[in-house]
Amino acid sequence: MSARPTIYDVARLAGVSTATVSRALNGSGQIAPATGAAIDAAVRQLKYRPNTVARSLVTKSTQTIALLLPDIANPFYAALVSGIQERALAAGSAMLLCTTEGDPEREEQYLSLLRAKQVDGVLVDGLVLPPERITELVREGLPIVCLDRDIDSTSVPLVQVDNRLGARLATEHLLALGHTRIAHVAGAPGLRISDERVKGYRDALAAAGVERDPALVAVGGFTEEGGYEATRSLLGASQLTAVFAANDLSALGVMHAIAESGRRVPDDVSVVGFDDLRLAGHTTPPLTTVHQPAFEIAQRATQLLLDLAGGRAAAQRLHLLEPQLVVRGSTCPIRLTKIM
Amino acid sequence: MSARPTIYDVARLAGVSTATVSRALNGSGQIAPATGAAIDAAVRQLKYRPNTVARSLVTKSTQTIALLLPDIANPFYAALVSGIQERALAAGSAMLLCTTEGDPEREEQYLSLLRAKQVDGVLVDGLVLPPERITELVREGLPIVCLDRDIDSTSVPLVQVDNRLGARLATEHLLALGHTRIAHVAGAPGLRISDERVKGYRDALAAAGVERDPALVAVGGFTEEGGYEATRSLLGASQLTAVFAANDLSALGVMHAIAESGRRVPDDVSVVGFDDLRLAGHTTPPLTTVHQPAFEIAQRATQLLLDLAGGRAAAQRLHLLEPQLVVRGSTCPIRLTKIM
DNA sequence: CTGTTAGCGCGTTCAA
DNA sequence: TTGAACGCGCTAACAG
Repeated sequence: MSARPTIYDVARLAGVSTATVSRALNGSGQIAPATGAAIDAAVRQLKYRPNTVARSLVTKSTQTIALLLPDIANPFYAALVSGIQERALAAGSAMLLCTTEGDPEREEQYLSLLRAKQVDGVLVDGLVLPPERITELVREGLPIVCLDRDIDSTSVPLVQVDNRLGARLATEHLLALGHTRIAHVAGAPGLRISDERVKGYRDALAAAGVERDPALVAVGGFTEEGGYEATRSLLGASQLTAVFAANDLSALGVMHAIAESGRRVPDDVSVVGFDDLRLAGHTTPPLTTVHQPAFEIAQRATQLLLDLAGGRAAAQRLHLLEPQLVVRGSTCPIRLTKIM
Repeated sequence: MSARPTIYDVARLAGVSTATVSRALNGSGQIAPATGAAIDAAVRQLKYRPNTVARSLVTKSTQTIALLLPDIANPFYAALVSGIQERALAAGSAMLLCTTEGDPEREEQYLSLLRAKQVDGVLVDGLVLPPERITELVREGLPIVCLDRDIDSTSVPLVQVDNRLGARLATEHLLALGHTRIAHVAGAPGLRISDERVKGYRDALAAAGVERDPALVAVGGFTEEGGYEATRSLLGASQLTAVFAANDLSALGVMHAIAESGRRVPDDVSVVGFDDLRLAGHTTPPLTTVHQPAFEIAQRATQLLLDLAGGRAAAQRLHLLEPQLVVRGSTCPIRLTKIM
């Protein structure tokens, strides 16, 4: 077994000291062209790659960040990854993925592991740990940036879409189509992004002078199953002609429940989602929804984290990005709708 | 700024040497109960956490593995993560996620980064780099395990579902329902898992004595879009009453195309998918599909990798897990089908 | 059962 | 422009 070459091997082959090799490799200090070439040749001949572990031990930077979230099988969370990787890779960093299943113990376990691993920072989404705990970690010097679902901590930068505006756009779209019996399948009460979307929904109704009916709101928990159940109860109790679901996943459940009840989307009931997951364009019918700029959110958050890790403080704490309505086939004018 | 405590601080506070602290922390060697308690107290008081970077430098193990694949937004890939994390975390390891977008340069870039980072091993799925390149890396001492989509390298253990059997189960299900005009929306020609599924489809037809019709097979590329396009061409050219799609994603496209043509699923056309993604249970109608034990595949592959990294060679190269048919609402007997 | 002594592979002074 | 020496924080012999 040939052990991997070290900087010492390169130095000896090039006839210089390890300090010179180190400087040449990192571009620090001036190197004579001739020695530079010799080092280059030695590196190539030996196929030398610096050991980043040893480097980290002295530089105090591991060139590694972490993404901590409940579940990567949730398509929205997954959509964040490519933006993160793009930015991280550009900075020479890799990303540790830590999924917690929403279990606070797993969160603690990972956070502890991440600290031991000396990660440069961590991106968090959908944390369940109390905000004070996070603040504590920040005080201890761990750079943290929150994206998408926020937490109640002013010590952590936050990057997310303008949820309230997005919900308003969705609802206004339905109103513009002539709907007034518009139901909302909400996320999870108490969750900030969920409450913001409810507010946006109400904003739009109020602005249009449409009376708000509590019987038109049910909780879907952001899941297919929840959206399905919520809609079943809604269909029985109210005369709805449209549904605004808090996210695309629950919109799937909504559409399923509607179809099962013998109604058709959008002929009998229009449906709008939120997120604009990739699959939203491939449901039957394709889903009208509110686009979240997931890639940009992820990029921005990653850049913020990298800056923080580099000692550059964030200029502002809150970064709100713009949502955008995407009209597809799951909504249509009320005139075409049969009132049931 | 209080620097994080080191093993030296703990040793001094506990009145022992760093070697003793190290032994106590790692459970190596015998420690007197009294000293153990003193060390424990010191650790707690200082909130000491070993620096794994320094540890790695000497142990040659980073307690880190990597998952290298094209795109985590693909739900099937995402489904692999939890099984990996479960096993890795149990072994005290974290997982680096490396997404390549199917770009060979990105694959090389990541592989190089991973080597520099001294990861203990890497799990690969959907690689596009030539098998020889992988074999080379293995020879250089990098533990690699392949899961799901395989590569042509006998030097790499492989864990996947029995694709041929799965496809056969799907097709047999349709045959049992009385269908004979069964189309297949294939994956990507040349891709092993895709070809295996085509074989399974043919196996079933042959066993049932149903003549094979080339006009009933089209390429869907494993995507929603591809499944949609393939089905549109299929609907024009053949008298099909059922479609077996190579995966659930393309099955979404299949269902969309069918609905768009004015036909109904399953009344006019039955549809079967492959993978059993979470969303398969929430389409309209819910999708009959072939379940892949993704969690087990991931677990098995991770265990194999960890073993390999620990110097324990894999007993066998190929690990085929059993698929299982899951019948939902997208298939029904031909007697209920209107021949069009 | 415990302490002393060496490194692991690198970046970084400080002189030269 | 270069080299010698040191240390990052830890584990691993080897004595005792």
